[in-house]
This record gives sequence, structure tokens and C-alpha cells, in this order.
Amino acid sequence: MLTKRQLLVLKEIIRSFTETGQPVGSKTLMAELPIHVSSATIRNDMKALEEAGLIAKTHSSSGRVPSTKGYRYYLDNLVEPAAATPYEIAAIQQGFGGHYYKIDEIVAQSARILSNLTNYTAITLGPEVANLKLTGFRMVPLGNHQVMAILVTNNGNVVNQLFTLPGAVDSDEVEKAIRIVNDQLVGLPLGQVARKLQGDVPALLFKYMTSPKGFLDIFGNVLKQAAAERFYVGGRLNLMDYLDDSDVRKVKQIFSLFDDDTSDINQLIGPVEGDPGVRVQLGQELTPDVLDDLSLITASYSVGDHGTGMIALLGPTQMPYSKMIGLLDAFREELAKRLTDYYSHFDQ
Amino acid sequence: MLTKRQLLVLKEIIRSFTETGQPVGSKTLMAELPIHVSSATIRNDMKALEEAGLIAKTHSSSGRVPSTKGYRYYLDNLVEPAAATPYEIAAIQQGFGGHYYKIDEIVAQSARILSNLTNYTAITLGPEVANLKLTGFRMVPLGNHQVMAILVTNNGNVVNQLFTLPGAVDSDEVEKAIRIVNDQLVGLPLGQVARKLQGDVPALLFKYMTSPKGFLDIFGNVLKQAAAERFYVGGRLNLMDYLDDSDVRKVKQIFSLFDDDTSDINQLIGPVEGDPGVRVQLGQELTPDVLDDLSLITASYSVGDHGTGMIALLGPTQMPYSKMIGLLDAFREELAKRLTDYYSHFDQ
DNA sequence: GGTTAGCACTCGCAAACGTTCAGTGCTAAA
DNA sequence: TTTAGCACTGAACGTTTGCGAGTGCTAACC
Repeated sequence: MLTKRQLLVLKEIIRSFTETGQPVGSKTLMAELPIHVSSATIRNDMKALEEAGLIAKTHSSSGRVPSTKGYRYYLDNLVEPAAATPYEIAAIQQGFGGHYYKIDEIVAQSARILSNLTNYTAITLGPEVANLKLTGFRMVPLGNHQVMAILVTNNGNVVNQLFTLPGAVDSDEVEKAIRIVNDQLVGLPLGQVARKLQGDVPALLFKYMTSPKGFLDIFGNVLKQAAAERFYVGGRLNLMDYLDDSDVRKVKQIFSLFDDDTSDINQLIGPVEGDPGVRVQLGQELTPDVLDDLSLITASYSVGDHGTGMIALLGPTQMPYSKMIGLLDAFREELAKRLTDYYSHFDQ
Repeated sequence: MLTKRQLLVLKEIIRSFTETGQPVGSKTLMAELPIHVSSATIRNDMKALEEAGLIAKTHSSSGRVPSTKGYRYYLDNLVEPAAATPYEIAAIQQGFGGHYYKIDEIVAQSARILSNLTNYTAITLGPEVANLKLTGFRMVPLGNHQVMAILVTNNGNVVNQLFTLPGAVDSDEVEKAIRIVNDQLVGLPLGQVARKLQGDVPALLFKYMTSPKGFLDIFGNVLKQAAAERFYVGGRLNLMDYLDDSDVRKVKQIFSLFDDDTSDINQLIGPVEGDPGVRVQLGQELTPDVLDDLSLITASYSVGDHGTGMIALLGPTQMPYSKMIGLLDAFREELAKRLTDYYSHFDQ
């Protein structure tokens, strides 16, 4: 069992190492610790901490650095979140200044604000689309066989895509098809819409259209887009600040993780059961192996019954956790407020 | 005046340095040169080249590296473009496989193909919008005060943007406004449309609308988007490969150059008078100072009377120019073909 | 006069070496 | 349990040394 003083030493080692990035020696600790004991005493405590696997030496006669296990212990037991400063709150609010036409714009902006504020990399994910409903579908002919398909969901999100229609299409038929979609599918959750698209809808369309395949393709395509979870990354370049000594390949790999929509980002920062508030994952705990000497702080935010979304900060293992946790906590609240406000336009 | 052999030496120095990245000594040159002279002779030639400022030493007893001036001379007088290999041609064609709904998609894809093929950074710019004409304007109400405005130009490009209308709007009025736009402005070049928007159109709208300001804002906004020249960047991460030894700040600066739409990229790779075909700019010749130890190869492509666009490769000064110039030359042709093909749908 | 062999010289680079210094573990005394 | 003292360790840094690639110069050669 570790004594109270030993934990104090651990805490101070982490604080100092976070600040300076240098291994911490017993003398430094003696000067910084609130209690007054000699460096020899501290050395004994450090030995105990090392035996417990919480700190480690870089070489046989060096100061100590926190180990992953040490951080884990610190985060689980010792860390005291620091409330966000008024300056930070102001910066967040100012960052959100301006008008947004889509939720995604707010979510994307969140990533920007967070990364600017922290100088780390921020990843944000919009509110879950689980109970998203279809509220409208339009197809606008633009001449030259071009058609824009627009799909609206009950959270006010809009996705659109351009298509080129093959040769001759009967615009009356398309008109009818759109009416069928709006009659049969509007108001249903997107999941159910997708299911019906495999089920009775094609048969229904066949009654009015000679070949509903093209139409179904278009609709299915836009629907898929609307149901896709899009994440936003801000401050990706900051990665280079804390990875510069290690090799470039790593940076490249992480970048392509961000660019690849099909990647496991969702798995990485997706919501977990039983909202744990702000959560920190470290080193090996992170699933894509590239991230294994980094640290990820995730936080969920909830927007009433519009589901919950996620915000996350990716940074070096030696982040100032107490500050970052406090900041993320403040941010999630602010973001939830914004989104609730935004949604209220669509809730009547 | 430089002798024929001296130029041969210069050419070989550039070739070897491009390949190995190491300063080239007289013995190496002796082994590689097609003519047989002793290393001492070559040393004399190198001295002449150095006095002409075409090559330089990294230190007093090192081999020589080409100077910027040397590259300039090489590019102006010596380089022989190597035709693209069948493999490269095939890779380009395969890269363009698939169907595109917008010109911008083709242009963006070009940047991707080029960067994959070269491992440098590719920048592409769509055909000039100088003589682009407005062919249609739509506004689609989506419920909840949301409206999507869609603008179509005669090259088939479509831009759209979502707006939230303030409180109560008379849909009849909007209907009329749209009709006025379509009657008065469709068919005109975008520049002229913008001018008329400052001129007689507002007065006309006033006849039918109580307050045309909101409508004008929306239309102006979308118009601006349609007229904006968008450039696409592929393989930006490749920058790190040839800038890794120099500092990270530079990479960041260049990245933000790409992200900033208002930046001088247009000035950098914008078309120049009297189509010079493939052109290389080096070091100090490049306008944003950040790029001053890099090299930019630009090439224009023209698409009949739809104007000309630009493709460019950004890389280290020691690029294999003959290969890259040949490749870019092949690419511009391929791209022009694709776009001409694409445009043919809108030309009837 | 252009070309070549020979030679002294220069400089970067890497290994070898010594010094310094921050920090440790251990022991014995308080 | 805490502390002072001491021997020990290993990284970091500067100096020295040798090596090798490469140059410029000179004198001889064709």
C-alpha cells in the first residue's frame, strides 16, 4: 500500500514532468513539495513508487518519469479537474459567434475552437443519428439531365447530392415517385426508411414507374449520407508539435486515419454505455495502434432526446490533465446549450 | 562561355544529385560520364561551372551541388522531357475511372492522382470562370424556415447553400423574385450578373417585394461561391518527406496556405499570358516566401472555349525534372480530354 | 593549349576519450 | 522513520584523433 506522501510525490512528479518534460529528481521534488522532508526520504518514496510500477527511470541514474500505469492511477484517483477560466469560457463563446445553418457547422466549429484553445487535436462527433427521422425529400431538376436530390431530417440537417439522369426520364414518373416517398416514408426513423427501401417500397414504385431502379439508387445514396456519422477534426497540425522527434510516418498514419471516413474513428470516440462524463484513454488502451504513445480525452454531451454526441482531445501522454478535463467539461455544457438552442427551431 | 563538356558535367551533376541527394565529386562524375576524361579535367570544368555560379560546394573540400541558378540554366537549356511511361498513362486513366457529377470532382481527383503518381504535392485549379454564364437559379423550401438556394452555371457546375429565412416570408413574393432572376439574369456571364445586382435588379425587385434585402443577400452569397476559384490540393502530407530536416514551422505555414481560400495560391498557380505550356519556378522566383527552397512545376490545360485551368506540382528543388515535366505534359492532355468530354453534355 | 598524374591540403564525420553533473542506492546514525 | 553522507552510474558535452572524399595546384605530357 502506498502512503499519503508517496501519492503526493507521484502527483508532483506528474505535475512537474507535464510542465517541463524533463525527468524529475529527488532534489527538485524536495523544493516543490508542500511538506518538508529530505531528498533521501523522497528517494525512498520514489523507490516504492517505482516498485509499484507507477514511475520509471529513463536510465539507471536518472530522475523519474510517470509510467502509463502511473498516469492511469493518477487519473483514476488523484486528479482534481480545474474549472475552466473565465477567459476560456469567453473564448468558447466568442468562437461560437455567428450564425449556423446546419448542426454539422456547429460541430465542425467546435473542433476548431477546442483545438485553438488547447493546441492539441480536437475531434468532434455530432449527436447520434439513432432516432433521426426523415422529414422531407426533394428532387430539383436543373436542366441538362442534372438533378439535385435533397433530404431533410428532423434535426434540421440537410444533405444533398447531384446526379445525372440517364437519357430520357419521364418527369411525371419522378414526380409520382417523390410523392410516394413523402407519403410513405416521411416521419419514419432513418433506419426504418432504409428497411422499407428493401421491402415494400420498390413494389409500390413499380406501379407508377417503368424502371424505379435509378430513382431508388439516388434516394438510397442520399439516405446513406444522411445516416452517416461525420466527425470533424481541428488542429491536426498540432500533432506535429508533440510528435516531431518521433518519425514522420506516424504523423502520416494518424493523418490518414482522420481523412479516411471509413476508419475506426467512430469506434475510437463513439459513445459508450452509461455516460461516464469525461474519460481519458492512454497508450495501449487506444485501439488503433498508431496512437499508442498518445492520450485521448473524450467527453459526451447530450442534447435532450436528440441523442448524445462526443468531443475529444488527442494529445501527448503528458497533457495537463486537470486543466484539460475541466475545459472539456465546460465545453460540453456550452455545446449542449448551443445545440439545444438550435434544435428548438425544429421541435415545435 | 561554357564548353559542351562543361554543360555535360552540369547535366550529370544534376542527374546524380537528384538521384542520391549527395554532393557529386569529380571521381563519381568520371565514372558516370559518357566521355572519358580524367578527374582532374573534370575538376577544371567544375571550377568553371562554379565561377559561372551554376554549382556550389557545401564546404571548401566537398563535392558540388547544383545552385538555383544552375537548375534555372538546366531547365532553360538542357532538360529533355521524358515521355510518360505506359504505366503512368494507365495509372492516370485508372485514377479517373468512375463517374463524376461535377467538374470540381474531376479537378479534385486530378490532384489526388497526380500526388499519388509523383509522391509530391499536387495543386489543381478548374477552368477559368471568366466567361461562365448563369443558367439557372432555384430556391427550394424545406420547411422550418429553411431554404436551399441552388445556382447552376453553363459548365454544369452547381453550388448550393442552406439558409434560414427570418420569421414570416411571403412565398409568393419569393416565387416572383426567383422568376425575375431567371428572366433577367439567366444567360448572362457571372460578372455581368454581379454588376446588375448592384444596378437595376434591386429596383425591379422592389416592385414585387416589400423587402428584397434578404433575398438579395442569399442570391449574392451563392453567386459569389459560384464565381470563386477553388483549388484542390492532393498529397499535402508528402511535404513532410522532403522538408523533414528543416523545421516544422515551415510545414505548418505551407499547410495553412492551402487551407486558406483567400491566400495567394491563385496568384501562385494562376494562368499566365501566352500559354507557356509546362513551366518551372524555383526558389526565390516563388512568391510566398515560405516556398523559397522548393520548386513548383505548373502546366495549363485548355478545354476549348471553356477557358484554361492549371495543374501544378510542388516539390523539392531536386526533383527529377525531365520525368515530372513529361508526366505533367501527359496529364494535362488526359485531363483536357476528360473535361472536354464532360462539357460536351452541356454544349448542345 | 588542353589534358593528365601526383601531391599537399581541407573539411566533415565518426569513434574514442575525459570531464562534468544530476541523480541514485545504500549505510549508519539520529 | 527520517536524515546526512558517500560511492556509484550514465547521459551529455567537449576535445582529440584518424579517416576519407574531395579539391586546387603544379609540372609533365600529347
